[in-house]
Amino acid sequence: MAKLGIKDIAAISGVSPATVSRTLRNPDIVSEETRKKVMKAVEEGGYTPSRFGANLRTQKSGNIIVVMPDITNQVNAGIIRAIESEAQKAGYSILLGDTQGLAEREKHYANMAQSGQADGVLLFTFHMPFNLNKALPVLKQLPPIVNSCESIPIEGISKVMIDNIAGARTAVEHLLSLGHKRIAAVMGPRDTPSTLERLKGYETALATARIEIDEQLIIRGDYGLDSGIGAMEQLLKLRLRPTAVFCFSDDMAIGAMSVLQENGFRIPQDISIMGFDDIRYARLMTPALTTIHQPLEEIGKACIELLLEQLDGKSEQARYVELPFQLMVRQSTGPAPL
Amino acid sequence: MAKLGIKDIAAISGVSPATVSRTLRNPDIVSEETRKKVMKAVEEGGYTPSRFGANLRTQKSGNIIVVMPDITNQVNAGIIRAIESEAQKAGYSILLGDTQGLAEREKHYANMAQSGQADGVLLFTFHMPFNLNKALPVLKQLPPIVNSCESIPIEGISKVMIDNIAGARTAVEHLLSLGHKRIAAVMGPRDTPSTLERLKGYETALATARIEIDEQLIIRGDYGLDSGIGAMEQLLKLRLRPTAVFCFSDDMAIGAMSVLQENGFRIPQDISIMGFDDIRYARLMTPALTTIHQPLEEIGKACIELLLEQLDGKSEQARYVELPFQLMVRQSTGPAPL
DNA sequence: CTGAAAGCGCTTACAG
DNA sequence: CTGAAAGCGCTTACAG
Repeated sequence: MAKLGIKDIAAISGVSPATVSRTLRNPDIVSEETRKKVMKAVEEGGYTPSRFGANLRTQKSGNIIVVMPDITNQVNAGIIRAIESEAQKAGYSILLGDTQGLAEREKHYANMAQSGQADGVLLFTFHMPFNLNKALPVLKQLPPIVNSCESIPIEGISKVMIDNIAGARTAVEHLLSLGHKRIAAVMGPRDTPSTLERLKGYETALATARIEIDEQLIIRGDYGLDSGIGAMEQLLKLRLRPTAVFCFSDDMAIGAMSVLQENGFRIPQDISIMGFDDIRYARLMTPALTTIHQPLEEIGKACIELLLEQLDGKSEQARYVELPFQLMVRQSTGPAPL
Repeated sequence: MAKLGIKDIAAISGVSPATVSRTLRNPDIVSEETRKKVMKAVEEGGYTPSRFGANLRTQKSGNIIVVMPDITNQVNAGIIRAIESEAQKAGYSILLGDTQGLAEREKHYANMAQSGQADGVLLFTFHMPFNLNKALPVLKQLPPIVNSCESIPIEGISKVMIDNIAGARTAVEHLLSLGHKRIAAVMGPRDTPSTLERLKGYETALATARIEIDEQLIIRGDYGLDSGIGAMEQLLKLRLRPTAVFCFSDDMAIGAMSVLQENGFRIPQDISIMGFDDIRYARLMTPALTTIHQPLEEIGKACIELLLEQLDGKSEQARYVELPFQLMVRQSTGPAPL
């Protein structure tokens, strides 16, 4: 027996296909008697409406594409989980777009909004994957879209962010308050807005404390564990070592901690370590990692909220949502050694 | 200017819509001259074919739904990343189905294969979300589907697994070889096949070593960090403590380690800790975590491979792929204390 | 409250 | 190598 279509259900229940459709999508406008007849046929026949027909007719896929550089990291995984959960409540499904750092993949995923594969885009990367005509307003040229985590340098796009500058500044001020003067920074990937912002926070905090920037103490990383390892090894080779290291991600901080412990340094007595993100493993490190907490679930929720507004046609203009970070003081930071 | 359709491109380039379609999907069967004309119109018009029309016509969505209990954990995240990457190469997109442990969500996602939202299903949960008629062959009643990680207790479904029994047995044998006799087990979620299999491996190893099972040393967990904490706290209260703890996941092992270190126990001198999974953080713990490595990328690749075979109609019967685990001996396990 | 009809945008078997 | 035509399975404006 072949799969049943709406016509079959219509025939079985003695109504028109239109009425079957109404019963399923808009039961209130159908008489109770009709509804019962139709639902009986639907259930007995095990009928599931095909999305192909509905999608073509309504010009909606019911999908949202999430474009991320790497779903494997705890920050992105936490955000996407919240996104998926919220999207589902609103009847949308999530398409995974892991770019693995490739621009071509970014374009590919963004294109899904052109082909109708997705109704909206959640962009966690900082390149603009759509061609914009500068003469026209940005909003009119884009599909429903929300940008988060890495800020695209374009006005007129809805964004969900935390204040990275203030977050990094808070981190460094915490270290300063403990008496540290030689504070290293382990940065994220070159040119990413989040890294540049956190670097700015670092520099601002030092400048305010009238401490000169020492370029040797600023190491390039990529937010990953291994780059934290490499950065710490590099810092340990310095004749004048830092007394504290501010890593722009928890993963790098965890990598840095492992190097220190392997080499017999005590944290925080010899060197303090500070992270950024507050992934779930941070508080379970020994010593527990001091870090800046990012509200992953709230970020995910806010992304969907802003996107749904656009999908529902309720938003006239771009919205900017800033979510609060939080300093989590734990055991990996302590007073500067004398 | 409204979005262009295939008819517009046909009109602009002076051919029929059929020829435009051929040029885009099957350029070889079109003359070079025609191809050039059409491609010019396509590029200048910025034409992207609508998936709505194509999907309805071909009865394919080009999507695969991945049903997982929690994408936030490192094991699942690693697998899904490989899946997405491989799927993309084959022209498929991934729909995220995070069940958050809810059976209703499982059904919801599985249903996507009925509605055409997805062409195939990758199932990482152990409930059968489709109704089966026992009189008919299993394969005929299911959409293209591959089951992995948690084995559904049904014959006739393609699966990608590791040998959990042997993996756990290997873990416990490693501890036995270090002289441990009081070996605790921290299990995963109740009733999950992976937990039952690993428990069996634990029991088999002990039985072979003629060590009696002590029920007090078997603690229920849920694979998560916090349950590792709770389990370790419980074990520490025992009058006769274990000298080694085999956690059925690295996350639980990490939780257990943090409890031990907080309470002044030395790992492995006082108590050895063993994990399962080999997530990326395992080797960076201090001490580095001894564990059983799961080949996440290979699991993801194998899942897509088996599913593609079904999608391409090349598979006559269910296939079973078993991938090798690997014992990673690191510093969290050592000789049993005297 | 319900039905008949049109149409969403493609692809492909058929014919030439 | 190309075109005309049919049709994939729905939804909805229109009419009654």
